[in-house]
Amino acid sequence: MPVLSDVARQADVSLATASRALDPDNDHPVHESTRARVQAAAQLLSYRPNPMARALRTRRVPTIAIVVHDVSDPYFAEVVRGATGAASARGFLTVVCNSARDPQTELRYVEMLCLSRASGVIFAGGGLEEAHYRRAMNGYARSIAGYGGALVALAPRAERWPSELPDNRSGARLATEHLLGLGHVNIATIGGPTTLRTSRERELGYAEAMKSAGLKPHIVPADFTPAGGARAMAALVAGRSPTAVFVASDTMALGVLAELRRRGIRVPEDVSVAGFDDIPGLEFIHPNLTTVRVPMAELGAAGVRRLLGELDGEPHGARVNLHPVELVVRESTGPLSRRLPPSKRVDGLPAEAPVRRNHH
Amino acid sequence: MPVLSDVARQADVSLATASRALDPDNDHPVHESTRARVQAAAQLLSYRPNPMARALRTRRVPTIAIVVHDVSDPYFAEVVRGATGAASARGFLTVVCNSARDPQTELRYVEMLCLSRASGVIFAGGGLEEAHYRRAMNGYARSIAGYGGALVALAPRAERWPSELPDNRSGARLATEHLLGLGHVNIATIGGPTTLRTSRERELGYAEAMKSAGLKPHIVPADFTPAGGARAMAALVAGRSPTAVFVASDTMALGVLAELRRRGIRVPEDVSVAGFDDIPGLEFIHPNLTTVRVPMAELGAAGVRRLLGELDGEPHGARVNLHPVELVVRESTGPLSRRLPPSKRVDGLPAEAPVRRNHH
DNA sequence: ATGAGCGTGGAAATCCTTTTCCGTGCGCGC
DNA sequence: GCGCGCACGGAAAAGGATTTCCACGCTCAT
Repeated sequence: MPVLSDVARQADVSLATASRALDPDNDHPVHESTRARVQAAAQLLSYRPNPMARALRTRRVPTIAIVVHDVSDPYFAEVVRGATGAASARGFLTVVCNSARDPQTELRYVEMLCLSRASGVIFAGGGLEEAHYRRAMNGYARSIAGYGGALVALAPRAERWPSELPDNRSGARLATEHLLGLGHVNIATIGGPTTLRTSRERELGYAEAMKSAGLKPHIVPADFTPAGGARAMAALVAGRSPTAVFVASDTMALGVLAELRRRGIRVPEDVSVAGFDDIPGLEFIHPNLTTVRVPMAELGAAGVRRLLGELDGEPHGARVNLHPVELVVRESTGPLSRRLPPSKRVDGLPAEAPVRRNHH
Repeated sequence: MPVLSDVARQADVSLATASRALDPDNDHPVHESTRARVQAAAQLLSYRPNPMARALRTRRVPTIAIVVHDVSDPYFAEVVRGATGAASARGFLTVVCNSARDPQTELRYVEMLCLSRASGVIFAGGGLEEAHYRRAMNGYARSIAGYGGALVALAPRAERWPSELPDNRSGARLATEHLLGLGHVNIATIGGPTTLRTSRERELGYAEAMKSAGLKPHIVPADFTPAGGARAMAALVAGRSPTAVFVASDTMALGVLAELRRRGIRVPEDVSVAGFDDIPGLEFIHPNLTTVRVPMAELGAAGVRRLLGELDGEPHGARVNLHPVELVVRESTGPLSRRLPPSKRVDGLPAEAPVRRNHH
């Protein structure tokens, strides 16, 4: 593989000149004819600069990292897809770090990233709430800023970092209002882990909508997994069974739907279910889930654009960009129907004609 | 941040000695007391070697790449999860490259990896069949081997690389035999893209089982996406509708199930469906899919272990390790039942009692 | 007693690019 | 005509670890 000195020799210039001629945003003047000669030489030898040598000098490697809670979660998978696409289009490689929601693991990753001088780190998931974690993370953040790297958050965090966030609160309000509009009054929400700000924002949107309608919110926390969603739904059914549920993530909604089917409770005839995120593949499950579309891939792409912007001198600091979300109504939500409570319902009995009590 | 020379000064030795004392597999002798002194100094200063400087010298960076067709596909997401876990446990970062099944994109990624001297590349998906792609890829492979990197394949390819593969053929045979055992004779398969060797292996297993039972195979190709599966199923129903379908991937099976439901064809009463892979979340869809479990995460982990093995002197060359797969029977397959053909069936009519014609 | 051999550790080269610092030659103003 | 500044290009340092070569001192064999 040719190195810069080969190019310099071929073009009959010094290393310095060769380097300058090849670097478009070097401000040192180089005569046009010389530049052309060098470029021709580079072309001829099909020279490609060695990223490691360059990294050693510029103090950072052209890779950006994205840390997620779980790559297997379709939400994060989509974000990663968006981010890798945008990064590779700009000549950056993307390393993905799977924290498995464990503070230790996440910290270990960030340390490795710090050490290897990644250009930036994108946090796709929310921050964990733990004193040690918070302190250590702040240290790494300073250290990354120290060598000219940048950080971006794609989910709300305590740390004031540049952020590209989905409009969780509006989305939750939208979904809840949709349920209210269908005549439901007994609406519960299955939220995410209480330690995550994302959960809190979505709960807040739900609570706002309920309050506006003069209704009492009913929040049951879960953990953003299908199994967690199923458990929460089971608890809900065991108690004062709601006629509609706003589930704070589609991943959980999958479990909710499965649990309801297991119990012979029909969706949407007996209970309406609305999700959040619009993960891919929803059109292939039954019933097609009504949900709030979050532009996941776009969020990932926006994250790398923002990161690259911060990197070369457009530092907008802690500014947060809110990405709009959108309600997409499918089959899992329907008008409130007067019916027997599920526990007393005779299996297979068709639901009575729905009664419309539109609140809008 | 402390550098090696700080440690050397602290321990009062030269750089060379410091480096040697800190590197456990350096064969140059260092007196035990000196080594202890250096290690103490490193500890004291909490010294961490700079990966970039090290990479410049050793000609490769401690990151391994994994190229997948689509991170959002649960199959690949799982493989990535397994690989990142194993890699980070050994101090390696993992970059993921999303080829989107495009030869150009994949080639561009591999070139970047080559240039940045990644320690190794794991190909999670099969190779594309295209003259230019094949030729270019071979060039990169040689170049990677040239600087001491390694390659590993996690899906069958034309290139003879070290491989960790799922036992596709046995799996397909298992699934088909399960269907035969339930009394089905009119069994079709929905395969993957014909250009992928994975598809061909799974088709082969299916065809073998059919042949052993004296039956004629019926193969319809699709593209490993839910939409593709749905289209293929639609075509199947339009033709000589089978009573059982072996779908060569769970991702496609999702689409198949959706299409059958759309048409009011019940699973498994009217048609049995078996998938392949056992992607996570199957227990939350209805009906729970009978499938062949591929140890996806383990495959990813085995890939990095193999890669690391090849890297430091356990080169087993092109040896292929086959990972066993396992049939997991759930709800989507059932015994053949005499029934009206779906098109003439009256909706809601319960199926007749199943007739057992076990072939085993 | 001397040279071979071994255990130990240091100096310096190497990996390759970027960037600082300096020098040359030319044009222009006074 | 002299000096000043500017445009251009080169030499060399820097970045931080690894590794090659060499040297030193000691033991053991001849």
